[in-house]
Amino acid sequence: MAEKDFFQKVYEVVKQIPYGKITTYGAIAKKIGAARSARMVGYALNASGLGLDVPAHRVVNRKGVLTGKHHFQGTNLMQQLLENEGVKVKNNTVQNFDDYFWEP
DNA sequence: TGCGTGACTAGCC
DNA sequence: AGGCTAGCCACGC
Repeated sequence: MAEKDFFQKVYEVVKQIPYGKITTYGAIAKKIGAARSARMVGYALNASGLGLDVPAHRVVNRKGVLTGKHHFQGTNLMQQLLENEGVKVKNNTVQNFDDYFWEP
């Protein structure tokens, strides 16, 4: 249908995140028209890891903390991916978060 | 059909 | 300043 599902909207936005950049759940939620539903954004990403090309590792919470890293394969895969893109991550938290922050 | 849960955020005590 | 509760919406059982 013309209107995409909530999850699909999240995927579309996340897929638009450029290399070496990250964003927050709230920013995505607001972009898709659900600023109060940041939770759903994370929930959608959880389902996106099934096989979609959604770089969920580029999505962090408002503090820049890798809240969802626990849901990734292994234990530090999310951090490894971010560091691989040039993003400094320490203690599950993105350093210079404001500098890497990308808004849709 | 209804309750509980969850990768969040913001406000109140 | 720090910790906790409340609000939000969709999915699972």
